[in-house]
Amino acid sequence: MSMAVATAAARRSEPLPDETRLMLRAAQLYYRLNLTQDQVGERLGVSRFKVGRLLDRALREAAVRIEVVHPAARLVELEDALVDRFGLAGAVVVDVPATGSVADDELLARECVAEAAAAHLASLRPVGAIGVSWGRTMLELAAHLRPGWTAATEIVQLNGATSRSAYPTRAHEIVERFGATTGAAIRLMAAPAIVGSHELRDALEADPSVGETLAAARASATAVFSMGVMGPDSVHVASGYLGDADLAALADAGAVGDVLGRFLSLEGRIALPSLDQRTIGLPLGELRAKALTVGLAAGTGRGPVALAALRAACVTVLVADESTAAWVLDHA
Amino acid sequence: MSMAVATAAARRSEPLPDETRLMLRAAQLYYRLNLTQDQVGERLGVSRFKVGRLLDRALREAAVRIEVVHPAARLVELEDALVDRFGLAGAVVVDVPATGSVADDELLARECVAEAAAAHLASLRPVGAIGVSWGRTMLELAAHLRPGWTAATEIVQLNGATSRSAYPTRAHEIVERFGATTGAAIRLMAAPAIVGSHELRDALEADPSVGETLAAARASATAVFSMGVMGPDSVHVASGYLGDADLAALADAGAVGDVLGRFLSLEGRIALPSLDQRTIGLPLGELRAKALTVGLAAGTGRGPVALAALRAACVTVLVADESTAAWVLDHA
DNA sequence: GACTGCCATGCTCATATGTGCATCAGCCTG
DNA sequence: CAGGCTGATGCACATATGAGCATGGCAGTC
Repeated sequence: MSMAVATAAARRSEPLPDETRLMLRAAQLYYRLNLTQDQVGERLGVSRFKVGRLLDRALREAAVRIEVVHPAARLVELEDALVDRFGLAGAVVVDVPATGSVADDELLARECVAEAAAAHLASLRPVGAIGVSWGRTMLELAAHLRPGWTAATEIVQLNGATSRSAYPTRAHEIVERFGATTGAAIRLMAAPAIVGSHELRDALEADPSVGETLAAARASATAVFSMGVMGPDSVHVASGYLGDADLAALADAGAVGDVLGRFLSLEGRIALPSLDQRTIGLPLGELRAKALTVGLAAGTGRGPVALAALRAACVTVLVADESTAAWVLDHA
Repeated sequence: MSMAVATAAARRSEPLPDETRLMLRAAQLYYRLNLTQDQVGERLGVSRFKVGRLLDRALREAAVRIEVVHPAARLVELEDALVDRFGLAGAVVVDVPATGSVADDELLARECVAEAAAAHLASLRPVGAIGVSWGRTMLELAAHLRPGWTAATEIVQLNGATSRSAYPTRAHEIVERFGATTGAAIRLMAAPAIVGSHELRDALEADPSVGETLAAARASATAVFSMGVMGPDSVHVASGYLGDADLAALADAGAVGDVLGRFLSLEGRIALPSLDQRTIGLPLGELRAKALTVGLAAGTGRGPVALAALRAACVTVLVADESTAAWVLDHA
């Protein structure tokens, strides 16, 4: 019953605004009783347009969840093979139906993996402090967390993320939702992911504004993160952390992708130490030391990073789609 | 990981028909990638009408679940009070937002309670044999069960239900969904809920067709059931088990509602022993003996039955809406 | 082989919903 | 206080969806 206590406590502290109450009532009336937006508007005394917008917001804020229950979702053979091969504490491999379009496959894989990860995390019930990273897959995961899925004390952002480009990292949204669903306090890392020099990195990490979060990140027993690919559609490129020169250097060094902004070679080693020293956040070695580390790999081309992360021994539970899992097992 | 094994095993035995695969792909494309039904049809090579029907089926079969996450859903104070007052193992009290219409309130209460019950059951993870009853609330509960929510060996119907009227009890649907989501075998009770005579009841219960299920019902450590009100909209009246004479006699005897077809007085005693002896299924005493009994009470007017059931000591975990819980605590 | 009832399909048309745009209130700024 | 900015509202219209009905294949029956 601790779950109920936690969510209730979290709630009591801020007694939810009228607008949100309205949104939830609208959602109930529309989705549960399937009234039309018109009818809902009549009941609540607002225009149908407003109802539409309320429902929109409910969907975006994940107050309404639409979920496809896929009876054949998990591929136990691959899960077992991964656990055996890499000595994992667990693995979740989901079957992602093909959509016919590459971009959509990517999206769908992210959704399916995120959903499975949310469910698996809930079954693991990590307590205490939980460290999280950011990125598209993490955002999706956050959206799939259910209120009260576990009772944590603190959610800590594991690596820097303040974007320098128009493309936002939305790291705070992710951390906030983890916090809101668990009743935990949150701790953001107010720093870029990658800076220009080793010295600046050290100075920032030494400053309390970043350093305290970093210390909390070190202290957390659990970490949840996604794996990024390298290349023009990488989140780090889109967010402006990596320029062409960095990308070229990484490619030369054999980097295949990143974990918490740390770019790895296929063998699971830091690909470019000079870049690593300009990266703000929990270092790979600290990640390896944690009791529970859940890594998500979703979408085409994630095979190599997943393998690298496994070889780097910084993942104890892998959540991946079928093609990624298959690639890893084929190339291990 | 036993959950994955169970669902996978359940799947492997019947490799899901093409039509169902199609339905799931359509649901993915429509709900997850929000394509229009037209676009989905184009991708899958079927007409938009067919897509509409596939989605319809997906919704009805609960392959797509639309859920309103209500951040203020649980009322912990009431839960604690119920646990203390009646010595329960647990209680779940959900806040049901008012809709403005009495009939809709009823519907919504059923939905909210069923959803909360499904979530709570999953967190309890009952194993072995699970006995279940039937009724509108149970049907709703069954629809909210997620594949792999627990790993049971057997799902047993606890009381008779073959309908004699046009209004179907849908007991088999309920039991089947419990079975399908847990990978368990199912055992139906092929008998009416209430028959005309004590002797016929005994004869039916002695017959292997009913007796074996009844023995399994006795043997199960867990029971899940809903509480019914007495009156013209009772499921037993709608299904044709109770006529006007029976209703009048029950009213005279002070019956307030039923648990597994056993009508109780407000004090928690069998209201009308002569009727009880014509009722097929697990008797109240056997229910009391179980380790875990989860009782659902949803909707207006359920207060009295809920109190009766609590006094009868046949509930260890109560799941109810706020008004029911409040009524019970006011009148205890 | 003709008949018949059944079910899946696709159609038309009414309805429900989303989008872009004009409007307007509130609020900061000079 | 004028001006202008921002965010919320409602509208007209284009589009998407659902309901009822006609069609046509198909299996079972005589």
